[in-house]
Amino acid sequence: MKVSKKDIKQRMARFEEVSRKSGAKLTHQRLEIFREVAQTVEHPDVEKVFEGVRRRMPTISMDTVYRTLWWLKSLGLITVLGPSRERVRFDANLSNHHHFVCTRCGLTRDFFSDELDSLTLPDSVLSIGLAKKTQVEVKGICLKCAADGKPGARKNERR
Amino acid sequence: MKVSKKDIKQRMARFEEVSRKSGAKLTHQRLEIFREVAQTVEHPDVEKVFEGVRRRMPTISMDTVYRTLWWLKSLGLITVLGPSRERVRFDANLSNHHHFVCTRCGLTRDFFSDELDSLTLPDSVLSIGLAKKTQVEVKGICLKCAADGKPGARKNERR
DNA sequence: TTAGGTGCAAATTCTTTGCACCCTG
DNA sequence: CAGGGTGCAAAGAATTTGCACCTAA
Repeated sequence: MKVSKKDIKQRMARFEEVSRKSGAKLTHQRLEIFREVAQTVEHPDVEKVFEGVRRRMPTISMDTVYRTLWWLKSLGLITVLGPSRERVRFDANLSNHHHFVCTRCGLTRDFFSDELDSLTLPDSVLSIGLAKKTQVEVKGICLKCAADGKPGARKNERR
Repeated sequence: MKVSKKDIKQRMARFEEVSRKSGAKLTHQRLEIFREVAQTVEHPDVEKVFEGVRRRMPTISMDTVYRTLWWLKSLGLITVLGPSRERVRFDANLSNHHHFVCTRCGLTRDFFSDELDSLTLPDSVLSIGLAKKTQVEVKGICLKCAADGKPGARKNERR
């Protein structure tokens, strides 16, 4: 499965627009790094992006890839899978439950719902693999952060 | 919000049972490390577990905490939040979608479902925070891994 | 021209490992 | 008492940072 030519074009166009609006420079490196993520459904990690870009641009450096990916994220041009930049966390609650994650402070709380425990997945999942466990992840702002006020650099906040 | 005395007791009992059955030794360290995770709803990271245990057991070392947590996971006594031990992955698909993650090889694929896009969350979420985005995460075995055969040490497989 | 961006190398931070000693069973 | 488990220190990975040079606007 690949991203269609049309979608790639659309994503590249949005990239140019957003990135110009932000006042940043449109460098070759940034263009190629974004293209690398935009043209695949594989959800590459930093290393994969680096390898892919290096094929076209042999002098690219790892730190530029890191910097650029977080910059793309800060512009909302890409998202990050999983607890981005968070440490691994452990959970001794083995019963069915779902997670609320505060995107500001990283707080993670369980919540429960019989309804969410028994979701029906679309047939398209069958062509990917055999589902074992389904969990809902809610991202939002916890009450404490909401009370504390506006966004901004804060302990644990992810770029 | 805390874990009830009753639940903690239950978890500790299960810990003893499973861990004995596995043939491993029940050391003070293991007991205290498991207790640290079992007694909280905070989903602590390695550092937090270490700090907590160190209060009661000042000579505990970080590497024992690491080793023990992965050991607890391998026994199924605790679970790990997010893509455990995986690198951060990036995604240029900004439209609503959900994820299927293969627990064996780490493959991650998007899938789509209008129904899942508009889930109703239980009221209990209101007491945690303001939900911004809800995403379903399905864990399972991808077709390729299922065809390849049995579980076992394999590239990217998580302990 | 010039401020922001890049590459390099070094620094940090996080996690794992080798090994001698210790303690559970 | 034997063998697995622990702590220490050192190694390894992954990621970030300081700085001089480069380049898009």
